[in-house]
Amino acid sequence: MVKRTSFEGDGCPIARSLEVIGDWWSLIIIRDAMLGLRRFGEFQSKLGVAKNILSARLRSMVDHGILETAPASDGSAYQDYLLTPKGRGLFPILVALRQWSEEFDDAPEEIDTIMIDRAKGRPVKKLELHAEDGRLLSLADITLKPRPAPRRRSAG
Amino acid sequence: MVKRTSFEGDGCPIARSLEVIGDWWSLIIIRDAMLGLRRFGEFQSKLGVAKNILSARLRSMVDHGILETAPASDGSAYQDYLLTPKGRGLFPILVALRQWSEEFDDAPEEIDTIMIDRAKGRPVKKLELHAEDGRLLSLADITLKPRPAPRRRSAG
DNA sequence: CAACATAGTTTCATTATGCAACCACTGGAG
DNA sequence: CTCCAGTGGTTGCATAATGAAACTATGTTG
Repeated sequence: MVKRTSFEGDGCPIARSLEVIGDWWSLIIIRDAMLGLRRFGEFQSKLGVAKNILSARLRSMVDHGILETAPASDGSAYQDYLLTPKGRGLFPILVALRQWSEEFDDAPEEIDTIMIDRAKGRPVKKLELHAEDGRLLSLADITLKPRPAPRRRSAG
Repeated sequence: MVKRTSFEGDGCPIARSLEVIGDWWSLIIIRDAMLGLRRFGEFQSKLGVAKNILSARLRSMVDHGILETAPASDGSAYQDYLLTPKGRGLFPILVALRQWSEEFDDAPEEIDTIMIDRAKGRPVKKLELHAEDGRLLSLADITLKPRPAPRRRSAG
């Protein structure tokens, strides 16, 4: 086979996530879904993505439980694409992508929006990774270990 | 043009990040660089990626300041690919991808590693987004606003 | 029902990716 | 220095993913 390498079945959770949302458009679509877009045409006109690509991505994300279809909120017979809890769970990934650009982009003056805390109207802090005891952790502070075998209730 | 849509010049920082590391292999390579891989052949044999693809990705990431080349640490005349601070800044993105899989993966029993706090050997907490005043924030608590014009020192 | 909008699918061209073969350079043995 | 295996690529070709536009089907408006 000469098809694109699949990360499916890989035990690495990063690879497993990228297998689902690691393509060119999915996260962009999710970003706009989080901004409130829900109709096929809204995504299509805002993003300028080809309709066949949009159709394929929406279907894939519905299949993966990231989006779900629902009767259109405007009462028409068309459908909305809404984020599921699994889809909303992508929020930290989008925040991390945003903050990386904010911190390291070569042309930060081209960034046109900032993310603010709705209640106070102030910029948010950087995402933080903490230990169970609350210590702030960075790359050097973590390591990987094999996943412990899950406890079995019965089947002994 | 029929080439792949570029997000270059887009003002959205998420799109800007994806423009750089949103392809099929970059984040996987970065993941392994964070695990300590540094030589072309190490990436090639561990990932099984085609050498032309690996070559193109490494070059792109060096061009973007995510990786840098250095004389090989083993004294040979070959070179190492090392993470720059900008590259290490991708760490939260990888953590977010990992945690999304850990929380929502349809087959979590296939995940083979967990990330632990090196000091205590305990799993880390979920990434958290906080307001300036420390409140924990979720998707519903944030909004976007136009980036304020940067202050000018002179040129008046 | 006519006319138009929405939400796709199909077709075809182009780009990206994958694999294999090839090439250049390194480092060691003789 | 020559021979040769290993490293680090590049090149060429096949296939898969993507993009633009045309086409289809259904919904909506009047």
